[in-house]
Amino acid sequence: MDFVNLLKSCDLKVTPQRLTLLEEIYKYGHIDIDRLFENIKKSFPTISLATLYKNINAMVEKGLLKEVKIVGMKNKYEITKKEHAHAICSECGKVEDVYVDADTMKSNLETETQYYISKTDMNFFGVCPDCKVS
Amino acid sequence: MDFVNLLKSCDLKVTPQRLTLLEEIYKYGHIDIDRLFENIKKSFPTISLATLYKNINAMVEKGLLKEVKIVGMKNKYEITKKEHAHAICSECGKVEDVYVDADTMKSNLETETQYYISKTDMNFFGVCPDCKVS
DNA sequence: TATTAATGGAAAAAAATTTTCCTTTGAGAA
DNA sequence: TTCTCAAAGGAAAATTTTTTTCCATTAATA
Repeated sequence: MDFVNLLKSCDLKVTPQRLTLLEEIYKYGHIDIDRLFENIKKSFPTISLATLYKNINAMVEKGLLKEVKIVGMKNKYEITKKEHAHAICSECGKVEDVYVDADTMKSNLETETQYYISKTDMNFFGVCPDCKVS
Repeated sequence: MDFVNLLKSCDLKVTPQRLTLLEEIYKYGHIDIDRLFENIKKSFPTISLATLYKNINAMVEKGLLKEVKIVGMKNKYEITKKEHAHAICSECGKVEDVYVDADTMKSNLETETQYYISKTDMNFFGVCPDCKVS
């Protein structure tokens, strides 16, 4: 992943802290502020939570990151990619990207409600294959 | 709506504050803590935010209320009812309940991912009929 | 390499939520 | 109906979360 150019394309300066932040988010897929802070401190012991918040907010504003809100969890962040849904395991807490076809549902809804729908946000809660067996 | 028995069935004492809280949530459909606080203060000028939080948390725990998380908004609360999705107007901020058929999507997902899906959470963002015209 | 605007970091401030502690009240028992 | 007591309300304080401020540092470019 070319985070350097990702930042540049968003008019955000490329700093080591920001690169590490993006690498961590990328590595975890979805991560919350606290874990992000713990992990980045390994590389930058003096980084402050304020810096994290400032960076995350800037990146969310630029559309580089997305806030993922899941009932029962602290907000997580992910790198913006193709629209997708989330599968969340109620047992182990895992959050995974899943790709579903929402087009039919979307157009049905548009017909029924007269809304114009531009974006969806879908979470599926359940039990993942790993937790099902054990 | 019989909020008295709703509270009783959840082993929560029936108090005037709680009844007003439920009436307000019911009236608005979806409401956040701040507006709830403002509105309840009209009937109970001395009520404190702490009481609201305590009650809401208790009711969420009992399953009587549900937390509604929407990107870009403060958490809202709704009275638990049949599973449904939300249509959110990006122009006026309105949040509406909509009923979609998620069964096909759910079972496709189960087949593909081997998850067992028990619950879905779907938000559709767009422009409502009122905002489309103006 | 020099210049400048943006960033990082420490601390403080603000906002959001929870806890504590004591008084009051609702609900069942007598 | 009155009594009893656990639960709820309210004020204040404490915690937690997030944002702002201010200044030193650094990235980008000229």
